[in-house]
Amino acid sequence: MSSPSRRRTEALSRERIVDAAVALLDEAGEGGLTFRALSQALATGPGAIYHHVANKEELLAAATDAVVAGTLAGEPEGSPRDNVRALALGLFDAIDEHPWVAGGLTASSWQATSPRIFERVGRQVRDLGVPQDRWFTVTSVLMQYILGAAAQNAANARILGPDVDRDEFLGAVSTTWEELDADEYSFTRTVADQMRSHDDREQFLEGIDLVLAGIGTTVPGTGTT
Amino acid sequence: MSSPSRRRTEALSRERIVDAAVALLDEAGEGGLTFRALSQALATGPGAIYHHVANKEELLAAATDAVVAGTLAGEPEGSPRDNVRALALGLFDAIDEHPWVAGGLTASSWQATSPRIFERVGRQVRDLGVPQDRWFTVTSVLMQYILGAAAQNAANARILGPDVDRDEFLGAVSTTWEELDADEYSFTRTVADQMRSHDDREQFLEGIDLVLAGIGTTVPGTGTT
DNA sequence: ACCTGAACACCGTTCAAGT
DNA sequence: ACCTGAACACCGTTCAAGT
Repeated sequence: MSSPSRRRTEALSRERIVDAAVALLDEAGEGGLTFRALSQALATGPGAIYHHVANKEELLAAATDAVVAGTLAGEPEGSPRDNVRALALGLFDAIDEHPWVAGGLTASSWQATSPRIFERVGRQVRDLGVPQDRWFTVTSVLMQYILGAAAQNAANARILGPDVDRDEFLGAVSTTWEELDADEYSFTRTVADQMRSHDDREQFLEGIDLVLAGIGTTVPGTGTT
Repeated sequence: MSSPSRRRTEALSRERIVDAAVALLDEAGEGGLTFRALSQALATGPGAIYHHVANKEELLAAATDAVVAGTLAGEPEGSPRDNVRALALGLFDAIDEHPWVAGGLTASSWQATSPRIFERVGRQVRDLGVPQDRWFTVTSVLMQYILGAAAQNAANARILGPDVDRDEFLGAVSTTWEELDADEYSFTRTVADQMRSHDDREQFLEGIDLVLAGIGTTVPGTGTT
């Protein structure tokens, strides 16, 4: 606006590229992120992108980091338990909304994004009263459950797609389970109706509570209260 | 041997293709599975594979299933807790040895492989004395932790590669953590030395025990004994 | 029915050439 | 310094043609 020379297109920048990548990933999924599609969205050539980003892997990592960083904004204000739940649910919802983030996280684990999450979770573990020599392990386990469960949920969401009805899908899976071999899959058949009526978000929170309860048993005084 | 007509090459079959795919994936990683490389290993043309396998996704799912089915062979004979630990460790080791299995599992979740694992885990959950109306949730949570933690471990193994020294790598990550911003990463800095000396397998088992302890709190009588 | 392998429509990435 | 876009070396998948 102020300078007429950049009236038509903003100069290319890492930030603009990452934003466009996020938009593309949201629209078309992990397979939709292409240097050709991206350069078209940015009205430039495929080669131009390499001036701001080393390669596709780094671009996916940057897009993932942008989404995760957004969910971690703001200081937590509740009890450690409530903060863990809020943190976990924030990540769960972000990965549910942007399923490609799950793949981005496992692809770039020990990079920038994971320490960000680790720090947030770890502070709550510390405030939970976990003894210091168990901080690393407990934080790792909690983070593994959060990201693992969210990733598996995202995988299901990807199969579903945005146009398939969820109830219909769960019903179909449930029916498949009921028709499994009676001897080989006796347990799975028994819980087929529980799977039909379950809620992913609720189940995720129950999982968090279960892990927290497990932590509580090693920290007498921070139990299920 | 018996019939001279198949002296040179065994006829192509789904089983031979899947076996060759597993070998290729083990050698060259997820990116190494190529219809050209695969057809070369099988001394045939790329098009021939499509007579036995629908596409690459199905092939990866079949390869994943082959590996997982192998780890689930044999009936468990110990206490439910021991069986869960053995089951979890078997999957952890298999995914550690074949890191591409992690990707294959999230790609083909509600297909053949997941019910197989679910059933095995679920039977132990049942034998643990968990009330029936919680079977689905508890089994799902346990399975999510097992696969999630194993997948994240595999991601690290992939970064490491077979030629990088593990201690050196952990030392480097630990040093990076120690040099993080003191305010923003106070927790992470504190546990940097714990991360340097940790053992992945041991930490995984501690996670299993923690989840089991959490389950125990909801099943009085199946506690930490 | 099964296999062949060229061909199609894509990829990520590079690099001479331009501004 | 940044951008262009053709070119390279790949992909998964298809399909006429063979046996």
